[in-house]
Amino acid sequence: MIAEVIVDITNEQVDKVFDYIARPDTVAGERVTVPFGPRYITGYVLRLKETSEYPANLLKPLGQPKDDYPVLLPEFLALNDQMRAAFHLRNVDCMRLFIPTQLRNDKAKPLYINFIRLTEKFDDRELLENTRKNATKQIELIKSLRPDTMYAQTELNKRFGSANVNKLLDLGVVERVTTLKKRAPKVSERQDKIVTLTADQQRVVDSILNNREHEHLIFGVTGSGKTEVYMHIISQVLAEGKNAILLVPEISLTPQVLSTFTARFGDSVAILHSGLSDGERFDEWQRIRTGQARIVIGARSAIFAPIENVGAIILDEEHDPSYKAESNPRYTTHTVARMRSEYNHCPVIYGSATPSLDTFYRAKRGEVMLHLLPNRANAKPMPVIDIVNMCAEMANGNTGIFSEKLMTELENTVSAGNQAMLFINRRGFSSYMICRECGYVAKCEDCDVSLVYHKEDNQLKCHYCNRRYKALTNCPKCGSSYIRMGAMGTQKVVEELHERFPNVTILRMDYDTTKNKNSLNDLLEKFGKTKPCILVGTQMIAKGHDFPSVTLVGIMNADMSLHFSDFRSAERTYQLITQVAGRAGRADKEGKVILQTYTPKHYVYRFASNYDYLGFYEKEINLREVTQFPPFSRIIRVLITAEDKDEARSTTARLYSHIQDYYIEHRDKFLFCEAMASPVSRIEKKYRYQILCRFLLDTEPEISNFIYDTVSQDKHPKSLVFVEINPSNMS
DNA sequence: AGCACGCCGACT
DNA sequence: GTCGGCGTGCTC
Repeated sequence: MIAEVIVDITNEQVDKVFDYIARPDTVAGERVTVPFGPRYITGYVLRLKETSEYPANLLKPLGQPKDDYPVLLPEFLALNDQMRAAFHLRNVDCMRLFIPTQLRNDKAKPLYINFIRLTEKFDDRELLENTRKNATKQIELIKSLRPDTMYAQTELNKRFGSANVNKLLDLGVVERVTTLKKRAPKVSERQDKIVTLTADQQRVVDSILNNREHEHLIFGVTGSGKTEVYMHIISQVLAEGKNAILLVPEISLTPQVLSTFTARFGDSVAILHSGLSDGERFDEWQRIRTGQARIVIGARSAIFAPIENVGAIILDEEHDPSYKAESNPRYTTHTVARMRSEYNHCPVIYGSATPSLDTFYRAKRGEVMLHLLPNRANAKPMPVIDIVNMCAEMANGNTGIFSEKLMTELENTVSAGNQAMLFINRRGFSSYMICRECGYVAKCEDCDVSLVYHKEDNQLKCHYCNRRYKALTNCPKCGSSYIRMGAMGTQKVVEELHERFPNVTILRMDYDTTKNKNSLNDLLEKFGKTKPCILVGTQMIAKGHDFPSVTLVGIMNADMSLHFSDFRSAERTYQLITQVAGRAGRADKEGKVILQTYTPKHYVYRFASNYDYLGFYEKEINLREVTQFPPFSRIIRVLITAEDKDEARSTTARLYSHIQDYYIEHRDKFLFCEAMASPVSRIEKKYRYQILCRFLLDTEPEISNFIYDTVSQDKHPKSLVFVEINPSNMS
């Protein structure tokens, strides 16, 4: 027998199948040592076959397997082929997505962990005899321990000091139990609180369970109880002996969300997210692989959970950009989910209050079944969104960053002892030019995207066609000279708030203040306890967190993401507003939203303030169709980076000349094709150039295949070249 | 990715 | 004369 092997080396030249003489016990999916040239390396057995094309006398024998089980499920061997075709990935990159790094690095040793518990004979008398009266920490420690309960020693060491723990061990008050490391015993008791579904929810559950071989979109307003629907579907699937995968955006993996699921499903839940250490991740991976865990909850990469017999795959907050892997290996989670669902004959379920245009468009075309949850479970109305025209504020002499209205509402909120959140849009920090008098924003005449100001050459540029314009000194619409760059940071807002509310706690939450692993949770905890309080933050405050005392949400600069030069900017802005607004007035208190903008008449605000997704969708999809942007076309970006400027330029020129030959021959199929410097021309010492193409879908996949082939055939040793499809981050 | 093979400069 | 620089090319 011959074994087809993928070698664990990241290089274009060895990204192919190598044939080896199989051992009699070789199985597909095993990780194996193979002789490769003059040395031994790791490989993965893709499949077995009878004969090889390769000269028999040159074939080498397969080495020993590295594990006592095949690390790749049969499903993943199939998925490898599909993903390679769909995303042009290399074999190795797929393999590395499928198995935890811990395994790859051969660091997957079983880990032992020490637990501490009270000894059986222990009673209070002994405590008094054996510990000194002033050993307060030790007494405190003993008092905190309940009988017949195990506590992780590292935890106790942290809380009471290892010296005290050791002392009690010596005294025989407590004893140490060493176990093979599994997850720390879960605290949550399983409480099968069966929630009765509303008629709407029940209808959705039934419809999905009756149409298993379909994709489904649950379009439900904020608070309509999508989670409850997910849980019922998962329960049913589990009862049938199948397993389930639930994906959520990284930021939504808060303890709150997790406890909801562990409370319902107990130990059969496994969690995969970036906060886990390699060791923890590996443990969870093993629990899933061995069938101890039957529900996988995790961020994007959890779609690769090693679980068989999948009965449902759910993508919550389907519109979230984090479902698209933007750095190599690049893939779209929706597509992978679809591949896995086809293999398992199970439904894929997308859920969102603001579905992505792509998914809703597919639903409208009947490719995805659409389910509506139009009512909030608690029957409370959504908070009122008040649009404040910042140009009018200007005209009235208020040149600050807070409108009169927002100040008044902030004062009311604070004096009522409630909380406020101020949302600052960080995107679009690469500034656009805006007229503060009339709200005019410079746009490209050819592309319908906002121009971006480039300080270095004092020009406005279109990031889609590279057309250049002179920087504005006066507004072409109203003649005003109040032209400025849009940019506002959390720090500035916090400073001004401190001046105006010297006695109120003001917290700041952005990338800088949440860099550390625990600082995010600390901040949230502090905010939860402090009243009154104002929380100023970026994207992060928009999602997931429930704070019942928040009665006011301010959106400081809604325009920022709107004028970002991205064809999805309106879509993003709509989603963001809806999400942020959902933070106001969760429990028994009425909420209010103040939205500050320089372009109050923009259709995004009109639809968002009425929570009219359907209206927004119709408007936006028409625009995309007329302007021929996705989903009616495809954009491909080839990004070329190199430390040496000439190197980057020459690689770009070489690639572009190949693509241009094709372009000239097939000009009718292209909407656009040009090479240019990247919007951010230098990142981390590397110069960046790009080739942008846009073309209609009926030419697919020829054009994208041609571009992928061109890039992989060209030798560009000192440049890095990436191909991106419909990129959303164009920096 | 590694490692060998291979063809030109300064060293005991 | 040889040690060693890293360009080029191959790995079932």
